[in-house]
Amino acid sequence: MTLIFNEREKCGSCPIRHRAVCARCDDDELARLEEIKSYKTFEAGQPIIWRGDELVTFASVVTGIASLSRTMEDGRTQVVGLLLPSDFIGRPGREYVDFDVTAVTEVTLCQFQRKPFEKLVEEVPHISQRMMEMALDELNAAREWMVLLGRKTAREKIATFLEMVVRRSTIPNQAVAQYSLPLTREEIANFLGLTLETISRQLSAMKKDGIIEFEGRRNFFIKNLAALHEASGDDADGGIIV
Amino acid sequence: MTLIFNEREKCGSCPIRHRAVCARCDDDELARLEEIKSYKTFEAGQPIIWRGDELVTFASVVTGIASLSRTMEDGRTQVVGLLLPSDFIGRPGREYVDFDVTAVTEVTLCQFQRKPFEKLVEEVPHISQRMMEMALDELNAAREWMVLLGRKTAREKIATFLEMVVRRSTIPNQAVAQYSLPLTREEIANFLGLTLETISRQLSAMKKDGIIEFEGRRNFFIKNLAALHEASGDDADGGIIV
DNA sequence: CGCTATCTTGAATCCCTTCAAGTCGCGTGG
DNA sequence: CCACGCGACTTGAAGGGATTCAAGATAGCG
Repeated sequence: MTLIFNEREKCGSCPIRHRAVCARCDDDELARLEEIKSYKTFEAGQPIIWRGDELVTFASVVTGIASLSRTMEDGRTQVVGLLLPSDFIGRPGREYVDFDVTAVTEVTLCQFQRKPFEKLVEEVPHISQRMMEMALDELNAAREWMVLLGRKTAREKIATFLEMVVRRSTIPNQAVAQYSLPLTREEIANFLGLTLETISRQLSAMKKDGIIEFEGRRNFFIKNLAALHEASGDDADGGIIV
Repeated sequence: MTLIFNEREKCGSCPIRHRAVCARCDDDELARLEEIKSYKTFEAGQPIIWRGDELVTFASVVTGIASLSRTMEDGRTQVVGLLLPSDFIGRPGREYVDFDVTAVTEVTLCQFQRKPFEKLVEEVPHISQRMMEMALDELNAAREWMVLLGRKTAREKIATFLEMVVRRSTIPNQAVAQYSLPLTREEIANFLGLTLETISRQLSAMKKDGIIEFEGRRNFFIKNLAALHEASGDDADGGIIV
């Protein structure tokens, strides 16, 4: 189910048209973006940009999932964010890339060359406004995640992660909702600041407790949503918004 | 050494004039800010805004240090950021406050009423540009901190924190540089995702290892900067930028 | 159908926390 | 100016949650 994007695909029919950096643009502004954009696809597992690379392109994720991470010299890795469709890659004003970006699934990007894009950011308030809004949303999400990393137990971390998967899932409310883990156990571990064995053990424990049920390694059902939320450590209506 | 700020203190002589949200403003734009600003001082320990509060004012920290934190229902708290002079408080576009803001030392704020400030953000690109820049800087800092919280050991966390204190210290390079911890052991613990006992033990260990030396409870010297950096787990030139 | 990466489970270990008992430094008041 | 008192800090010992190391199971691919 690889989607094909032509170089001059019209923005009007773009799946992320109303959530990406271009969300507030009018037709004229879209036309200017169309002039400088190009699509590029990465296979699952492929690096997209690496820390220290010179920052030559910005991009929006159109389809697929990418991870933003940092690896220490001795190999310890922390995932600091997941990039979903409509999320932005790159930081205007920086010369170099700060974190590694890796394709988790197959990923299609809508890329912009740096210079012309920065020019647009300066000239088109609808773009800079939307970028600021997105940056502030991500800042909030990062801070919520800091609470998880610094203070939550393994079980709370995993429950929070599962809730996030459920909340972000685009699947509409069905009679029996089935969800799919977007990451391997190891990737989840690197996102939650744990080891893959701990992820596996805690998922088994939650299965034994009747909170979730697995069908294969990736697909799962929520058997007890209240218990899942209870286990997340978040209060009634808070939680990760991302 | 309490500084007195008059209600109509001129921005031109403001200590954070060139780093705060107003950094890029010209004289006309400053004049518009001066119309809607007012100073307010909080004593050490006092809450400034609370999670869930209606967001009625934005502010820049002029002097002092404030903390941004979240406390879970059972009392576990995580500090997600320190607010130093020139840092901004509040999030345009939100109705409610997301994190607790507390005065760590005596704090002076330059406050703006919400509506008129949001209007200025829309109309003055110099403000929105600077705000985006600051938001992106903070996002980067938050992500670096996520690596610390998720993957570093207690010793690495504390070494990184001490390096941050040194880096942010406004003290010019002196023959023998003395620094001061801006936080209590408990506050440091809540910032690093540890307990206050662990902070105390690790500081003692680093003292025994000849890396640092204390004079009283807050003041310290770096005896071996290379060893401190070595202990931080960061590679040569990376680290927290904040 | 078989192979391999991914995952599960077990056992031992360890780092950090928890609980507890002091000690120290600093500001206040005598 | 010094003594006092309390909050902040230090240190110790025990406990526990997560990691590490290791062996096997399973799913999903070719």
